[in-house]
Amino acid sequence: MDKKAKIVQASIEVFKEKGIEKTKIADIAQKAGIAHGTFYLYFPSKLSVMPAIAEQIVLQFMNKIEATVSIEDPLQKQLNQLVDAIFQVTEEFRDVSVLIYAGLSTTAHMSQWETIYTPLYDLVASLLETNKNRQLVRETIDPAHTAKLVIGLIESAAEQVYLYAAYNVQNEANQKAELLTFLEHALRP
Amino acid sequence: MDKKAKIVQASIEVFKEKGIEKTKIADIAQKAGIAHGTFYLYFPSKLSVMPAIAEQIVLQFMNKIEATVSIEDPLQKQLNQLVDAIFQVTEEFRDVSVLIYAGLSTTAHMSQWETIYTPLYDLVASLLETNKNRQLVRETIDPAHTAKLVIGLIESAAEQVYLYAAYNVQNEANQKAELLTFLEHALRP
Amino acid sequence: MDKKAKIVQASIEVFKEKGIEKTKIADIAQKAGIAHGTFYLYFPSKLSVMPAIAEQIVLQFMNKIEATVSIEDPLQKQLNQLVDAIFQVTEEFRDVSVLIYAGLSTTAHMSQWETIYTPLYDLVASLLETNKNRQLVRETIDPAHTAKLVIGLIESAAEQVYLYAAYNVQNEANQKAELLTFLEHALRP
Amino acid sequence: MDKKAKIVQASIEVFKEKGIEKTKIADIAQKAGIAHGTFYLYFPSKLSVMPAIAEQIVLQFMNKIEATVSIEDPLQKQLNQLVDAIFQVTEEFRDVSVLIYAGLSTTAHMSQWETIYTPLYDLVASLLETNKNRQLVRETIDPAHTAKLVIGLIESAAEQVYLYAAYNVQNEANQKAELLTFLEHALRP
DNA sequence: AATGAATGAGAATTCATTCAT
DNA sequence: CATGAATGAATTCTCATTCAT
Repeated sequence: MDKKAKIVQASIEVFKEKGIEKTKIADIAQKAGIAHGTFYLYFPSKLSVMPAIAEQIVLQFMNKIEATVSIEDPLQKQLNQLVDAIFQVTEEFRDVSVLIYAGLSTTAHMSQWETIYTPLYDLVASLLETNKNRQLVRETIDPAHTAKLVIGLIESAAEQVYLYAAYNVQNEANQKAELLTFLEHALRP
Repeated sequence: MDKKAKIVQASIEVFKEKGIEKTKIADIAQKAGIAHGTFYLYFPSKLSVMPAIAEQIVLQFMNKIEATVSIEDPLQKQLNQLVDAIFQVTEEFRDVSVLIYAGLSTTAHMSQWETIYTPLYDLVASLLETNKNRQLVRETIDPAHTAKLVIGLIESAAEQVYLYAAYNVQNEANQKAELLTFLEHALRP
Repeated sequence: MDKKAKIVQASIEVFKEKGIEKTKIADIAQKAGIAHGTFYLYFPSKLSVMPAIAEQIVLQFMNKIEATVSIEDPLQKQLNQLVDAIFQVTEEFRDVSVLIYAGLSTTAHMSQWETIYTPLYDLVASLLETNKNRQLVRETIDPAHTAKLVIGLIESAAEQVYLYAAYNVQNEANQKAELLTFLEHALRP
Repeated sequence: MDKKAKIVQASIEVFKEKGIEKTKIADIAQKAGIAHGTFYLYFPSKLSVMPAIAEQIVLQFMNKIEATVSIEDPLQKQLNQLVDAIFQVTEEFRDVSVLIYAGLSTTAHMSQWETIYTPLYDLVASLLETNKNRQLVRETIDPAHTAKLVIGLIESAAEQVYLYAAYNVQNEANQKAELLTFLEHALRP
């Protein structure tokens, strides 16, 4: 792992532990096993690491989706797998994912958000497109826009389960079931 | 307006202007027309104002929804008004709303999120319930869970339009239209 | 107990608990059961309470000495009782007595020290005087100066035992025994 | 001189000038010719410099004693020189020495006191031991305990002269004379 | 490229003190 | 006399950033 990757990894860990506000460059450097000054050779500031972290998370989303969602399956199963993928990654990165919003929002990095999410949007849009061609989803959808709605919907549902409320197995199951029905009705022809 | 409310109001304004990171307690105090020290009589830190701000925003959501959404209207119109309400408030608070995530996430305030949103969830759940009784939405929905999904969906769509991408009128219109269709299909019987 | 006495008492307790540096006027006021502002009706500052506290301690010394030292006893017994008296009070006020030095020294109250100790010096000087007249102590002593030496010697010995070292029963006994022999040799004819 | 020593030296000077209470970290840093922040690389707080200062003073005591007290001299002369040494150093550090009590007492540094004084106690104990072997002091003394008594006695006498009362040449001479006679009687065979 | 001691601007926070009630 | 909310001057302390090695 090169130093840049080490820094990104260390940042994720320290942000998880302490939160962004309380994290010092020194903490990141120490966790990464480098000197303070070295940090600046790779990133100009604490928050500038955020986009790299966000990319990591989006990459995780994509890997998981590509690994589990099969275009050959019936719509319901695909949606099930898509939801599972996003729920799993959100759970894994529960501590950082919200920080990402913070990190990107408190600076001028806001615009990078769209760029970072684009590959994920594209991936889901293409899934929708294919399903649309196979007439598994209604003809009236616009894959690009609907992809964003679908991802936003699933992410927010996952965040409600894993971040904003005390975790509860039953609640997770109910929320997921309701979400799936909701999605199916929204998309099916 | 008592001093606590004044501080909350001033915080919203200053956060909008400068962002959280750049905001000094001194700025808030000045805007609120009080001395630095007085701030600490009401809040222990900058971030501890966040939950109060979040409550304000949720209150705005509720006021707007109650003012515009009429249970007497057909579903499509109700959804249209609900979406408009949430889009409008999100736009108005575009600069603070994401910062709220930051503020609530960096501290131990996470759990307050659910509490703060509860009245809004309840309001929308009750709307769904009534429509369900009138058979305007499908019988299979669970109003409580679906309310969360609906709010999460609309909020995330609004954030995508107003926060994460360069604002674009056409895009806003398309996203809204697609969102409405999506919602109608998801909810209708 | 009037309010002034209450404040002095409260100050002693708070200084014991927190030390001078960390004690706020607010702490003293709270412990005394009065409002912040009321403190200022009786004392102009935190440190100005010090002389009153010092007077308290000196009063304790005098009471104990007067209660236990009998001029009728042989010198050895008198010294024994004098040492015990000073050791006891020093132990009781172990936490404040050093703070007194601090409190009196950090301000312009230094000169009050002599005044506060004068009655104690006088008391011991008069003891020495009487013993000198009875030829129990050597004729060459000057009661006034020797009183100061005696008190300084016993106090410093007591402080070494109770304040500056980990307390140890055996050590206390040895130090006292050595001190008594030392004093006897220094004073006897 | 390394930076730590520079800070200790600067602290002594500034404390002498202004007293502890009125001394700002900034003052010490400036006198030491370093930046504010650098201070914190060496000491966590203003008071934590105290033990290092106390060590300095004890070192001065020892240097002065070793330079002036000759074991070859008769007891009276040795005591004279010992008293002079301690009086001189106490006078020189009159403004800091009492502050040291304050500094060490307000914190958890109390126990360090014994450690810091140990070399001085040992030095005087060894002087007593030698004199005892030469039968210049009475056989019944315990050098270790008596060393503490002797130092405590001389120090307190010096403090009475230089710190707690208005300085007065005649008084100083009388006190010293009385002290010497007192010591001789206490120690001689 | 890497280091980490030194810097010092800048902010948070405290708390003695006031004064209208 | 007593109160305690409000004040804001004053200081501590932090930590991003630099730069000589």
